Amino acid sequence: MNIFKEFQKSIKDIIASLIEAGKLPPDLDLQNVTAEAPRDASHGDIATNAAMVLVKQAKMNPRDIAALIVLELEKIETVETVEIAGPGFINIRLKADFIQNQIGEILKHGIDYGRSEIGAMEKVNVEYVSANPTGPLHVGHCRGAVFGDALATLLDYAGYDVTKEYYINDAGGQIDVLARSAYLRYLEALGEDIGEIPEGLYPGDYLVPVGKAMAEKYGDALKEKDENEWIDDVRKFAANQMMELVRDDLKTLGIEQDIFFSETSLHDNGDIQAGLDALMEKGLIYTGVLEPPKGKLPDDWEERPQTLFKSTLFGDDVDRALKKSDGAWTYFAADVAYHKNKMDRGFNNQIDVWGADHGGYVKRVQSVLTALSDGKAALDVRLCQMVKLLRDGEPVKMSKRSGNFITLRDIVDEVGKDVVRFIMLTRKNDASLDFDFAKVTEQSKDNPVFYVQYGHARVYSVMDKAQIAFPDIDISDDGLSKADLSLLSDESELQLIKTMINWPRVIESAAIAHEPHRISYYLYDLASQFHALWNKGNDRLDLRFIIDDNKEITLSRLAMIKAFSKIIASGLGILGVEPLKEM
RNA sequence: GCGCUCGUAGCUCAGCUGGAUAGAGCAACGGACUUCUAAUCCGUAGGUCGCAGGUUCGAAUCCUGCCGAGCGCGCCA
Repeated sequence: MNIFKEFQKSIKDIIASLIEAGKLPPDLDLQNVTAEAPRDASHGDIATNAAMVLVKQAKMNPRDIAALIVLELEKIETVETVEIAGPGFINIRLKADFIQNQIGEILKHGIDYGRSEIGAMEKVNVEYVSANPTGPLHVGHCRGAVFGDALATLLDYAGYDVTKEYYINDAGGQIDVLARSAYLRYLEALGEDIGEIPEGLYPGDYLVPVGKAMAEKYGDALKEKDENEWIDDVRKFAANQMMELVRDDLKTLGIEQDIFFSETSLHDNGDIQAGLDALMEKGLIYTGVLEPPKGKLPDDWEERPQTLFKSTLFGDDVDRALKKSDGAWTYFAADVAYHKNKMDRGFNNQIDVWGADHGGYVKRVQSVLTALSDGKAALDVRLCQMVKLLRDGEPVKMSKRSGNFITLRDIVDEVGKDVVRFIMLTRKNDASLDFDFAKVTEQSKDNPVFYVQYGHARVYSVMDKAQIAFPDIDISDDGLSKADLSLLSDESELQLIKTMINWPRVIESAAIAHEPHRISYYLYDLASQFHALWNKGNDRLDLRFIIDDNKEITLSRLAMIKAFSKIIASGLGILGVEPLKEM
């Protein structure tokens, strides 16, 4: 239950009834009326800007409008006090018992407490990773993988019907390179001395087993043949092997996508031509010559007529080519078909997660979707910035030439899935991120992963101790929800509960903004409040969770921290991090 | 030259899509704690939100122009 949303609705209802009663003028636009938790706790629990938003429309003084609304708000059962403050804010303070009783709500719903229905089961497609199947995943893919996966889970939690998808670029020239590289390893597996891997081919060791597998499958059947005789088979074979590798890599991060969509299939079944036709029908295709790019001119520039899409009509800088000058399809043409395909599958809501170096590509793909759907379908592209790998503050050196770059698996093996996932989500996607192997595994307050997980584990350790102090108590969710919650009266306890009540709102805003990092920040904040409360118990014995001679108050506090653990667990669940019961 | 992303405390970053006196964590400074509920705690200081205009009751947030950083810029993928 999102109490802010409920109050927002109540406030709008109140305004509507005031209009009906003739106290406010008709036809007011209530769009911008909000109800949110004020930054400053002294401003109460919920604040609304209603009066200020209406000033201009109603042509009234904000405090007069506020006074009318306050009179009605005061009638609400759960409201303790209402006051007008500052330039016209209305600050609402809730009754303590209402806040305390939310603990019961949380325990009742458990890790589903924050679930929302704002998504209204609308279909959303989240496409992420989509790395070329030419080798194992490396650091660069890692962030997008975690981001996309967490975003998908978040949207699911917020009530969307989510499909997680991977686009396999198995059609381009890089697959030919892969095939040739694999063929070399095949010869090697047959006992030939292949020497140094030539420039321009993939040198990585990961192709050795592919060569062996080919040798097993084909024997020496491909050995004496010309490239054009084996390349189709080898391409397919090697790409499949690489996708297996990719899937395994993703599994180490706990990622399993629903659909793996092959670019080749678009070529094979005519979807690309269909995409072109669809754009043509809208009159958006023409044959023309593009202006040379400003600034540095490519050496081999010459004018060539191409099949172009009028993406400039949708805000792109230049029109984009769908066919190369030799008539072959561009990569973009496949992307037109792919996004059209997603649209045809009912996804008017599409999200692509890309590396920041693809930023220049965003507008043209969005243009396609806007054009084909007449604006009904939208594509949000989330660009993930670089991850800088560090070890004790020093950049980790990577040599790409040897093919021995740092892989996703290397990182997961060293620090573990949970750490990778959490840390990757401690920054906005469009800010670059430092990943320091030394810091992320540190067991201290400075390390957010540890701090949040420790909060969760701490609850379980308290539960164990409580069971020893009071062997007859029922510490199940159900049992604890029967505790006398009115005993949770200390200001810092109420503050913790208020932060917990914010959870549903955090979910919704993070989901709408497509920003899973907000979850990490919230969890850190919540955990630090919990730890602070715990620490208070050092000085003030009466604030400890377990009070040996007071079973009632112990039960109420156990209920509170159990509820806390539920929210941590559900938040970590969205991030894909294990909520540990002991550390 | 153009486009995209960004610019917030000494450092690393949040800032709930326009709200109130801009917040955390490191680092700095000042205290507390010596085994208690292991993996510290409390407090202080630190800011022209890159700069200059504009819109608004109200701007870190929106619009314009500069400055600076990263990425990209006809057929690669």
